[in-house]
Amino acid sequence: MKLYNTMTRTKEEFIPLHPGELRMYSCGPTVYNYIHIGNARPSIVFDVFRRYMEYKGYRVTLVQNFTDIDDKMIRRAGEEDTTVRELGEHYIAEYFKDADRLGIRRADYYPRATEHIDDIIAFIRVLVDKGLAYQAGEDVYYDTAAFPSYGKLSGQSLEDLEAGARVDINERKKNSMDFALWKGKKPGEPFWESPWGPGRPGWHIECSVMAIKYLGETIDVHAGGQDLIFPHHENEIAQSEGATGKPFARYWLHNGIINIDHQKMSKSAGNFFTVREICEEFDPEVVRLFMLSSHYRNPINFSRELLEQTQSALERLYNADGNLGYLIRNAPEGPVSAEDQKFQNQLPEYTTDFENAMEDDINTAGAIGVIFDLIREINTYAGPDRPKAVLCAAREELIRLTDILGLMTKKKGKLDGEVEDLIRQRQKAREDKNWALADRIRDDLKEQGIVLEDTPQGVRWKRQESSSVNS
RNA sequence: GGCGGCAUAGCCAAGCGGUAAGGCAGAGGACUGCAAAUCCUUUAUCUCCAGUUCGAAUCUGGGUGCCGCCUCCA
Repeated sequence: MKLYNTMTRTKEEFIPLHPGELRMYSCGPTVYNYIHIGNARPSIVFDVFRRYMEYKGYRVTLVQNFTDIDDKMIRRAGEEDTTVRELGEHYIAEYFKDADRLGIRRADYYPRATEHIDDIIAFIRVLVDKGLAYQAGEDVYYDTAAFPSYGKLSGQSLEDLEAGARVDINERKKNSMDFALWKGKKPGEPFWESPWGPGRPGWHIECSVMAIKYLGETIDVHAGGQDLIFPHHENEIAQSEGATGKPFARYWLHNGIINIDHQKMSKSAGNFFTVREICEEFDPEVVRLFMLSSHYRNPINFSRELLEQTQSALERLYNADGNLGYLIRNAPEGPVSAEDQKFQNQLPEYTTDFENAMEDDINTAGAIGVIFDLIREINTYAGPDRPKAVLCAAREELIRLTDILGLMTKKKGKLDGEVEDLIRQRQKAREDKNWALADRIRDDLKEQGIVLEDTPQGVRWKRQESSSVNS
C-alpha cells in the first residue's frame, strides 16, 4: 500500500508500527452546526481507506474527535440561547445522523475535548515542565521557538511564518507563532479549574492528548483536510513530539478541499451546502460516489450538475446488479460451458486491478473505472441462458468491489400487493395487444416511482428512488 | 512576500517514460409493440514555450491561468 505522506511529500510504502494493525486518527468537526459536504469528504474518503485496509486484513482502530469547546461553540451557544454542552450534544447527534446516511462506518472512539480536561491539563503540565510551554497571565502558550523542528509538516520556517502572519500581535506571547494550550476564563464562558487558573483548553491540544491516549505515542496515520496542515497539525506535532520525544504520526494524509464556483467552501465563508440539504435532493450514495470519483488529494468543485452526472453513473451500477439479480433468479442450474468458464476465470482480474488502483495512494477514481469495466463485461456476458453458478460468481465479484467503496448497499424494496396486481393487469393487456391500457398502467406506476422494463423473460421492475431491482 | 497544489474531449475524471481508463452528455446502429435496460460503433495528441530522451500527458527549466495554506475552517 502506497500512501502520499504530507510530511515527506512523497508516496511511501505503508508499514504499520505494529504488524497487521492500523491505528488512525482523523480530525473531526467542531460541533456547532450541521456538517457540510466539505466535512463529508474526509469522512467518506478515510472510511473507504479503513474499509480497504480491513479488507486487506488489517486490524484497524479509528479515532475521530469532536471539538466541543472553542470560540465558535461559545458564540453559537450564545446565539442559540443554549449551553455549550447542549449545543455539542445536539450537533453530535446530528452528525451521526448525517454520517450514517452517508454510509460512514462508526469509528472505534469518538473522544470529546470536554471529556478529557484532566488528561489535557496533565499533558500541558508536561510541556510546561519540559520548558516547551509558558504561562502568560491566565493563559498558557506553546513556545514554538523551543521546538526546533517547528514547521516541518507545512514546510515553513518560523521566520517565514512570522513574516506572513496576519494575526494581531498578542502582547503576552513571546513569539507571534506561539499558540494557546490553555485559555484563561473570560466572563460568561465555560471553564475548568487548572494549575494556571480557571479556563479552557486551546484547540490543538485535544487532538494530541486524545490521539495518544487512545492510539499510543506514535500512531500510524493521522488524517484530515488540507486546510488543517497549518496550523493545526503542525501544532499537534509540536505538542505531541515535544511531550513524548517520539514521532507522532508515521503517515500524514490530507484530503483536498471542496470548492463552490472555484472558491473554497467553508462554514465561515458561508458558501456551503449541508449534507442534509443535499441529501434531500440526492441519494446519499450519489454524494459518496461523487467524492470517490476523483482522487482524494485533488480539489473538487461542487455543483448540482455534477451530482446529476454522478446520479446517472450510480444508476448504471444499480442496473447492472439489478439485471444480474433478475437473471440469477430465473437462471438454469445447467452445465457450465467452456465459454462460461472462460468468463468466470477472468473475474478475479478485476479484483487485482481494483486492488492495484487502491494500493496506489487510494486511487478510488481508478478503482471505480475498474468496476465499470467489470460491469460492461458482465452486461455483455449476462443472458437468460447463462448458468446460475457463473452469474452468481459475477455478482459476488461486483459486490465485493462495491462493498469496499461502500456503494450499492441499499436494501431491496418489497412489492406491495397492489402494485403486483397492476403489473399482472398490464401483462394481460399486453397479451391482448391493448397497448393503450398497458402504457397507462406503466405510466401510472412510474408516477409512483415504479419503473417497468419488459424483457424476453418477463417484466422486470425497479424503484426509481433506490434503483434497486425486484422481479 | 513565504509554502504548496492544479491545468487531460461538451462536462467530470484516471494516467507516474512507450505512443490517451472510466462515467455523464451527444450521434449512429442492434434489440423492442412503444419504452426502459443492455450491447456495438463514434467524439482528445493532453495550458503554452524550450530542453532531456530512440520515444513525454508523464522528466527538467521557464511562461500563463486558477486554487489552497500562512487567522477559525474538513
